[in-house]
Amino acid sequence: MDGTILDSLALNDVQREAVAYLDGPELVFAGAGTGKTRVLTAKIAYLIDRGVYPSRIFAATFTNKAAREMRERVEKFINAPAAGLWIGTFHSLCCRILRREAEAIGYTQPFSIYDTNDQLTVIKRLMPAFDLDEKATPAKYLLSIISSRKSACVTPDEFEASVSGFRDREVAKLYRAYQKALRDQQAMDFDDLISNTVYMLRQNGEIREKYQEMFRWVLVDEYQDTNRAQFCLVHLLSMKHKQIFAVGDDDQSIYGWRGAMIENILSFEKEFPNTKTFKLEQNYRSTSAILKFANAAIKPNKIRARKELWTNEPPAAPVKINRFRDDRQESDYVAGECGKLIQRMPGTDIAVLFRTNSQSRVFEEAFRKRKIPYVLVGGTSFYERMEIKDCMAYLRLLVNPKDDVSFERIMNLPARGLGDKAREQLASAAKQHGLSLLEAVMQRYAESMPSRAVKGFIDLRETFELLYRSMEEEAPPAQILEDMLHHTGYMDMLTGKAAVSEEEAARVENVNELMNALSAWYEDNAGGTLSKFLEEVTLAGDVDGWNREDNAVNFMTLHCAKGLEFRNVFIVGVEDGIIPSRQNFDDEAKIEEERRLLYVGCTRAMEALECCHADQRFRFGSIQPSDPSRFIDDIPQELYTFSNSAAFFGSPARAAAFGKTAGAAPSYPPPKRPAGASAPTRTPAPDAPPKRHPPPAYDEFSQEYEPQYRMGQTVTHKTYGRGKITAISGFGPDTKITVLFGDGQRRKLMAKFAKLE
DNA sequence: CATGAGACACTTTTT
DNA sequence: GTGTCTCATG
Repeated sequence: MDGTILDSLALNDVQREAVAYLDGPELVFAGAGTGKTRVLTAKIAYLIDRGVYPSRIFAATFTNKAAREMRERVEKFINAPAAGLWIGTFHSLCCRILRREAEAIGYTQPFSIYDTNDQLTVIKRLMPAFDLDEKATPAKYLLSIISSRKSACVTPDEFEASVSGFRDREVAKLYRAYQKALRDQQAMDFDDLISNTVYMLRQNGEIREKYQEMFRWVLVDEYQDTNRAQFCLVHLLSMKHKQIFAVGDDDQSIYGWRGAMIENILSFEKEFPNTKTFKLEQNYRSTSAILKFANAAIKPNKIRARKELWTNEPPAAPVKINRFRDDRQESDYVAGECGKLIQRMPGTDIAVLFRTNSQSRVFEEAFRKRKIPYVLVGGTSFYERMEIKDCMAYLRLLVNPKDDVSFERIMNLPARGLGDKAREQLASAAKQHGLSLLEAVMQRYAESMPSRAVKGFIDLRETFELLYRSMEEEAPPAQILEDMLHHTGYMDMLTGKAAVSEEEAARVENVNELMNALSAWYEDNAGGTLSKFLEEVTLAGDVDGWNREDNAVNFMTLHCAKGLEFRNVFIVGVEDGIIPSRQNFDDEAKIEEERRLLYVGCTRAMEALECCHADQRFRFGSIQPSDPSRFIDDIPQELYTFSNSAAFFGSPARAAAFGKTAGAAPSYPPPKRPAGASAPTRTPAPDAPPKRHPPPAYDEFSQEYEPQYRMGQTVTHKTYGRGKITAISGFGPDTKITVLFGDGQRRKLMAKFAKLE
């Protein structure tokens, strides 16, 4: 009986042992590609099969995507819906607990969740009162201190007690004021979701008892990325049954900058007595050439548990390191290679990984030029667009009238004649009566003021009265949003302009899309509330909306790529100052994290891996010289082949500088280091497929939508006249071009509508 | 008070 | 090159 489900899970020996172990705390070191997710999901399935109620299992991940995938896989294993299973991100699970117990910690039911922007708004408002000047101490910097304290579960009092300098004490006071402001506004930021749960469990014995009893099993994914607060949480929750199961890989800890403590995984055995530890070291993902390269890349790190991945796979193609003259040539090369690759495999199997989002730009241009489809994962997401945030602010305010941040955002949107002065007057009236800004408006405290703004405040109040009525009648959320857009005149504001620019057209489209998303969500989530929708949207990461598109190459940051795999991977910009980032030069621990980041990138590759670097690149608005990453120095040369394109396509002057002519590239590593004789290989790829016709679907596409624009081109628009193209973004039907017209106006246009000549 | 132009600073990664 | 903030103008 016992063995049946274990047999059906297709596990190797170590995996199987790890899944079947049930006698207390358990830590599984699971290297990249060793079946970490499989073990975690198998464990859950096994527990359920053994009779543990799904509702008594608490399984925390770091992304919604991982949680969703895991749930699906569990359900497949047990062949039934895992109803009641507590699986989700730390943030969403804590949110769920806090929503249930809100009163216990003095929050009324629907609290708002503040994202980073909201946090900054709050801090900027508070700063003047503490004599903090944005120029001397940027709000961003203050927020980072506060956030790091919060993610370590250090209260304002504890923080103040621990610092000595005058400025630090001011920061501590600001931290306290910030927490009070959030509370007044019935809001929590991301850090609060975790830390407030911890504080609540610590302080309230009854609630603690309840959840400790309830969660017989606590499982944690990516344990190496947990911060102090998350550690405290799972420690508390598992204290009663002592059945905690953590999987992770210290070599993939890449979130130290937001509080993750690699020590958590390295000291797990100390924190949880009688821990049984397993190590998964057989890699099923990559060829042995890739794995050896990755192992060598991570080896110099000192802070790590000892392990070495191995594989039964043959070496296959060697890893390549490519040197280029500049970022243009780098992107051109990658685009060309991807062009060849997508003729024999779907674009989804290919990824271009970079350290910073800003690196994507050149690649977008290169791919567009060659008409190779791509998807950019991450970047500015739909919900970060201005018009969407405006709509969301209205909705948030309807759910939580104390949400002053949202109020300030929409107070004068569309223009109601309410400016800074009106806001200040309102704020003091609200303060006097102990009300939030919206509450003060609704109770007409703003209407007796001797001010021109009164009209605006009346308008605002009437708008919200109407919306509240819709709420009471339990109109579907999409309807409420539509009412809002109509009553406030927000939609008119978007469409009403005399000359509707294409940018504004896109905004209208986005707002409509939000409405669709809202009603679709409402259909999928019977009985869902507006507040729940807002929560899901706020807690969704940018990978979450990503669907692999059949024929598009994936662009993403190295951070985004964690947990994913691709047959072909290009890591670009492997240069000092990028990987490792210049900002981390001074700190060895941070350098190690950068090295892990490179390691994460390398271990995404299944069949082929290429790392690229360029001698110079366009950064910071100018061309800057760049050296290959120091991490490359650590990798023995026999583990890769080197190709130097800088010398082949470089200027004659540059070629002369290396004392070489085309065909005989300089030795590698390049001049700054002692020459190690290597035999550079050109990138010919004898195994490359014969060139076939270009991807057909895309050609049609481009003919229809993309009449070949290039930077600097002079174009003529029906109404705006002649102008020069200054920027191109997007792709295919989404192509947008920015044109500087004769009247000095810069306009962003959708290429498919613009009809330019 | 709204609007626009221009200065300004900032680019590391994100739940 | 880009988004944000400030200041002058209507």
